[in-house]
Order: sequence, then structure tokens, then C-alpha cells
Amino acid sequence: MLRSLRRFLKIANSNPPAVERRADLASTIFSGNGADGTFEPVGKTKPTKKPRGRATVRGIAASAGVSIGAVSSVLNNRHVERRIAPETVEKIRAAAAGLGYLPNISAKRLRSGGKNNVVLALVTSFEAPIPLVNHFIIALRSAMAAGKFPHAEGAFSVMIEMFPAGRLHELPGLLSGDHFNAAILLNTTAEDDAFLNRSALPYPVVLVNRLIAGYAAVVEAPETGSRAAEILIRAKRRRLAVIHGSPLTQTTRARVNGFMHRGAELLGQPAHEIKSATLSESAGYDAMRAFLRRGPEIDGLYAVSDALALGAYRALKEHGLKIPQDVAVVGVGDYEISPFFDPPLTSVGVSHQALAEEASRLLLLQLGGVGAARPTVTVPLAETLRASSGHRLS
Amino acid sequence: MLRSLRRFLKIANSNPPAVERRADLASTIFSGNGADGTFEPVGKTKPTKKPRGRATVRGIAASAGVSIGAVSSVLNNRHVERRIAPETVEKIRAAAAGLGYLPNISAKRLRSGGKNNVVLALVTSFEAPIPLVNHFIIALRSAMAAGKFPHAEGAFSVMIEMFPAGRLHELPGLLSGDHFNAAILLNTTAEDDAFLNRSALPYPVVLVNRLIAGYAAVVEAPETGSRAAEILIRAKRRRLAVIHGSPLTQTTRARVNGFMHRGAELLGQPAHEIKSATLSESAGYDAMRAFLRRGPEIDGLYAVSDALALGAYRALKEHGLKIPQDVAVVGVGDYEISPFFDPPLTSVGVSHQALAEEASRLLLLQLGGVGAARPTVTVPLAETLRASSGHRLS
DNA sequence: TTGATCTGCAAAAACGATTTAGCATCTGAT
DNA sequence: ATCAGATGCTAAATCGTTTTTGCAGATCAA
Repeated sequence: MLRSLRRFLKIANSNPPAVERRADLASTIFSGNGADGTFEPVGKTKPTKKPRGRATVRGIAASAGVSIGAVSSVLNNRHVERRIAPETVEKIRAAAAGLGYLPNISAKRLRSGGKNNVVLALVTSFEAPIPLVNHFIIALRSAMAAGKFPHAEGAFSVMIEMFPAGRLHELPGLLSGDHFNAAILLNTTAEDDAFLNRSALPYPVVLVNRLIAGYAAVVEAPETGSRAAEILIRAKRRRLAVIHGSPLTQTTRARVNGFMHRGAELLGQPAHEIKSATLSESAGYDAMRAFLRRGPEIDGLYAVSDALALGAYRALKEHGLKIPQDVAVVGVGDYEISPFFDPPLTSVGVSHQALAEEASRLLLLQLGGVGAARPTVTVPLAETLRASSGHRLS
Repeated sequence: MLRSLRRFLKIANSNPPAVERRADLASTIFSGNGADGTFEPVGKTKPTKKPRGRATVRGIAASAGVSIGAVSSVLNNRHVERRIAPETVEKIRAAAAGLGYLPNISAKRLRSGGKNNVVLALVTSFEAPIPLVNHFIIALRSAMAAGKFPHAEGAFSVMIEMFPAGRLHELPGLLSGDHFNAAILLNTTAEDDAFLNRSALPYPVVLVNRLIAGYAAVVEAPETGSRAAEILIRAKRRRLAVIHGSPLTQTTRARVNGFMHRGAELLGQPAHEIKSATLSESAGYDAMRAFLRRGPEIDGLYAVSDALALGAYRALKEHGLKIPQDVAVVGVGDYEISPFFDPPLTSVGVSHQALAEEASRLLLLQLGGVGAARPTVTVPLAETLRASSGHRLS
């Protein structure tokens, strides 16, 4: 898809620098991909490590016939104050370029350690609804910035780790604990959860919307589905339906079940179940349209994600149905812009922000001590009545 | 806002583990915040480093009166195969807990180095429209996973760094280069750009929507504003307006200027300029409503962000105006769901995905070598005609 | 010629962790 | 009483880098 796009790209080298700059740095990052890294020890250097793996200062030193100190000085552009001869500088630069040198960040940080960094990770699956991740980034950064974790005086970094669904266990550093000091885990699958259940991770962890023994967790309140049913029924709707993606995740399953149970309980009849291929707007549109064409009449709809609600909106309108007069709709509030739907979407659910803030709080709590406490926090529902459910005209 | 929320949180400790797990790990992460880290050297240990800064294995060793090897063994739960006596294990655990020990990730990674990691950073300002970041995360991960950068055999990590607008220069590791091997810079302000202009960063960098001499960059095509004007005029609109946020960023300023110039050129009369307080939907709504009440009649609207377009939608509808019959609207396509607006939003702009993919490509290109090339890539416009501009009914 | 100063670099000491090799001491068997 | 093995730990090497110290040789002044 992008391939065809690229043919139109205009590529141009940028103009030469306008200001004085250390332009020679550019050549530091260079890989002559013909060089294979073989070299003979020049002079009486150390016991001659063979250059396995990535190039290091040692490799460059050997290749250029100088000491590693000289290499480091040159690569950090300290060669003038360290009095390295110009031709030596060139030799070293050439060697670095030839070997495709990339500095080892861990080593750099260890050495020039200064502030000792706390590394926080957000671990999520590739397949996940990523927008959630944003809230966690912001929440983590805000919590740290607000000094919620005094141990690290503002010195910390946030990493994003992603794994293919079901293969969390293959994530490097997950079990060894040498990639981060703490992690928030999002969007795991049943397989991943099983893995987590039988392993103990050697650092503080917070799970999101998963309950697994031994881990701290943040989950949405379990009544979200039943509350949605109640809202629709309060709005005098009797013929209900729920639209959801397939397969159901742990979270959406709970929403659907809660809705079905409470609906049946209050109305004495089951709600329709509309299965969408995915959680996307267009899948929701397709599923809703197919359902409407099949004939069943409904007057109340619960969408387990706002994306599905948006897709359903279009199908309903195309079918000549008015929201909320003909069909009232309730979503879950996972789109920031649901107040700007037409009509604005009523939702009952937990805000991503609250979820993220609680998760950050729990993580820093564990990091900061408070013993072996691994609390589970249920984030309460926020019920926002808007026009789509016929409650008011906001 | 969340404070009042928290009062409702139900906090409960999770149940004891169902499976065999190394529950004792929990106590490793513990901070007796009364302990101040003072201790006397026990036995004849090393020259007694004083415990400045964070606790280390050495500090724990001194505090517990054992060697650092023993400490390491215990903290990694190797105490059984390393034959550490149970009471020593306890002593060490207690010391670690008392000192609030957090392992130094850099040191761990350096030592247990295996795969040598490439560290990529996404640097963005706090104030920025974060959704963009997602695309870059995905694009970077995909590019690396697709083997676009063979040097790192899948071993890499992505960090998110954030800075307060205008204070990029204070970001730790930015100048020293000891936090990442390469970076993509997003959402910089004029101040930040000035800083970049006078500094050379010692690693590959790609700027997004900024052109600064000496840096590789990905920018959106400059004609986005003029094309928007053309689309509206093709749809027979004559009384145009543009809605934008204030202050204008480098990117939105270009859009507004292009639109104004091209509009004036083709119509002989200037377009109205509607200034919204921010780029949010509600600010767009407020600004649009105020404008409509003031009286000027328009039949074509260009919104420099889809959020503004969505806010304007509501104001237009409330004012009794039909889209596109009374007012045609063109946005920029930065919301994924703009096809599901009512009516679907026509947009002309660059896709975030294309922007992100190009940026990743440029970054890996520089990382992988290809000399000092610092290309500038202009991502071409994608023009998507939908119902909001009255072109067709898709 | 003789110090004194400058040049250009090598060697070594960190940074904080893990792991391997090895040294005592104790236990039990002969 | 002695030896083999087990037990419990320490010391040292190592990861890749930066920085400090210092040592030769060249240059200069007297």
C-alpha cells in the first residue's frame, strides 16, 4: 500500500548547514557494509578478543592500531582536548565506519552514570488497540514528574515493548528482569495470562483488566454491562441488542455477559447479540447493517466499544432509524470524541485516564516499597448520559 | 478531578497464589523508608565506598556483611544452586529491603549482554497531540521487525522521551547521546528548533514536520492548504473560511497560508479566518459558533485539524446549516475515524502512517550507514473526497 | 648539553552487576 | 586419625564504555 506511495516521494539532500557545526560527526555513523570486521592485531595490544557480534571500541582500536582510550576520545569528539593527532583521528573514524560501529547504550549509561535511571516499561501486544497506550505513557510520566516516586529524582525512562499476541513469554528481558525495573502489562491473551500465572516476574508489575493471582491489577468495575442495560431500560427500551467483536476478550466478554444477564432479569426476555468481525467501525457498520436487514426490530443498543457504536450509528441512520427516538445507544466511553458524535454518545465505563492513573499509582507504590502488597484496584464506572440514550440533550 | 474518584476505589489485596511461585521475591522490592543507608563495614571488606545515591549490591553486601557475589546470587533467586545458607539469604533480603534496592538496568544489561541492543527513541513534547506517537511506535517496530536494519538482529528497544515544550535541550541524554542510539523528534517548538539548529546531536535523528539544516526530516507536502482551497472551489464554493488554532504551529501556519493565498488567487477575495483557542473539538465548536452568530455567511470551510472540523460540524448543525449543501467542509485526515463523521469528512493531507513509515525508514537508513546522507522526504498528499465537500456520497 | 614544556598516545581505574573458580571449614565414612 | 565430599562463602573476571594518569619522545629555551 505504501509502496505505490513511495514512488511519488521526492527525495532531496538537505542544504549544507548554515551554522558552525561539528559536521564530522556525520561520518561517525556509517557502515561500509562490505567490511566484515576481520582485522589483525597491530602492535602489542591486549589478548586479542575476536570481534564476535557488534563492533566495539575494542574492535575499532585493534583495527586502527590504537588504544581504546584514543578511540573513545575520537568518537566523542574530544580529540582536540585529548590531543589526538589528525591522522590518527582519521584512522579511527575510518575504522569505526568500516565496522559499522554503534555504541552500547548500556555501557555508556553505566559509565557516565550520574543519575541512576529507573526504567519503566509498557508492555502490550501488537494486535492491541494502541490508543490506550498513550494514556499510560502520559500517566506514568505525570506520576513520576509529580514526584510520586521519590527514589528516582526525576531520572527515569519509559520503554514500549510489544509482543505478538500469545507470545509474551518470548519477550526479551521479561523473565530475566534486565530490561526494566517495572512494567505495566496490557492486552494480554489467555495464553499470556496462563504464562503469567505460572511464572513470577522479578520486578513490580501491574496488569490491566486482568486478574491473576500474585499480581497487582487494575480492572474496570464488573457492573459495566449491567449498568448499560439499566440505562436503556430506564429509557423505556424493551427490545435490546448488544454488538460486540469476536472473539470476545476477557473484558468485552464480561460486558456482554453483564448486559445479557441484567437485561433478561429485568425484561424477562433475552437481548439480541450482534457479532462483529472485529472491533473496528467498519466491522461494526457491516454487522449492524446485516442485522437490520435480517429484520429484527430493536429500540435499544449497547456497543461494547465506541468504535462499534460509531459504525452502528451509520448503519442505523442509513436504515432510516433515528437515534435516540427509534433506537437508543449506549457505548463505553473509550473514544475521547464520543461527546461529539451525532447525537452525542451516552456511555458507561471507566475512563482510560483513570485506568492509566491507577495503574501508574500501583506501579510506583510497589516500586517505592510498601512490602509485598499487590493490590487489586477496581476503577469505578463513570456514567455519562448524553443524547444518544434519550436522557437529555447535552 | 481524579481525587474525588479515588474515594470510591475498592482496594483489596489479591488472593494468595494458586500455583507454586517464588513468593519471597516480593520482599526484594521493598523500601523501609526509615533506613537512611548508613552502615559500618563488617569484616574486612573492600575500601568501603560510601553509599551515595541509590543502593547497589555493594551497599547491600556491606550492610549485610557478605560479599557482593552472595548478594547477587540471592537477589536473583539463585541462592539454592549457589548454596547460600538460609539465614544469610534472610540477612541479605532484609538489607536489600532496608536500603530500597533497585537494580541498575544498564549494569544488568551490560553484563548479561547477549544480544546487543539498539535503543531507539521517540522524543515528543508533553503538550503535543499524542496520537501521532502511536503510529511511530508501530512503524518503528514494524520496520525493525521486517529486518530493515540487519545490524540489530531483532534486538532493540523503543523509548518514549517527553519534554516540556521549548525545553528540549534539558532532556537528559539528548546531547551526551547516552540514552539512545537514534531518535525521531516530534512536536518541537520554535525554541527547540533554534536549539537544534545550533547543536549537532551525536546520533542519527529524524525530524517530523520541521526543516532544519543538517538533519534528516520528513515533512508533509507544502500544498496541503492550497489543495483544500481548490477542492472547495471545485465544489463551487465562493465564500470560504478557515478555522485554526492559536498560536499557529509551523505546520498549521503553512496550511492556513496556503489556503488563504490560493483562495484569494482563485476567487479574488480573502477567506474568513476563524481562530480557535486550541485545536480541540470543543474549542472548534466555540469558535465556530461565535463566528456564525457574528453573521458572516460562508459556504466552504477548511479545518486545519479533524478535531476542529468535528467541533465545527456541531456548531454548523446547531445553526441549522446542512453539510455539504449549505457549507462544504474539508479537513486534513488526522483522525482515523473521519470516514465515520456524519457526513463523512473530505480530507487532504498526509497520513500519519505514511509520515511515520517514512521517518522510520530514514532513521534506519542513517543507522545502517549510507554515509552522512541526511535526506529530506516530502510525504505526498492524499486527497480523500467524501460527502462533506459535496463531491460524492461515499 | 640540560632541563622544561609540549605532543601523542597507552594503561588503568572506574561504573554496577553476574558468574566462575576456588578456598576454607565441617561432616561423615573408613 | 584421615580423607572425600559437601557446604558456604569470597575473590576475581567480565560486559563496553569514559576519564584520569602517566610515560615516552620531540621541541624549545638557556
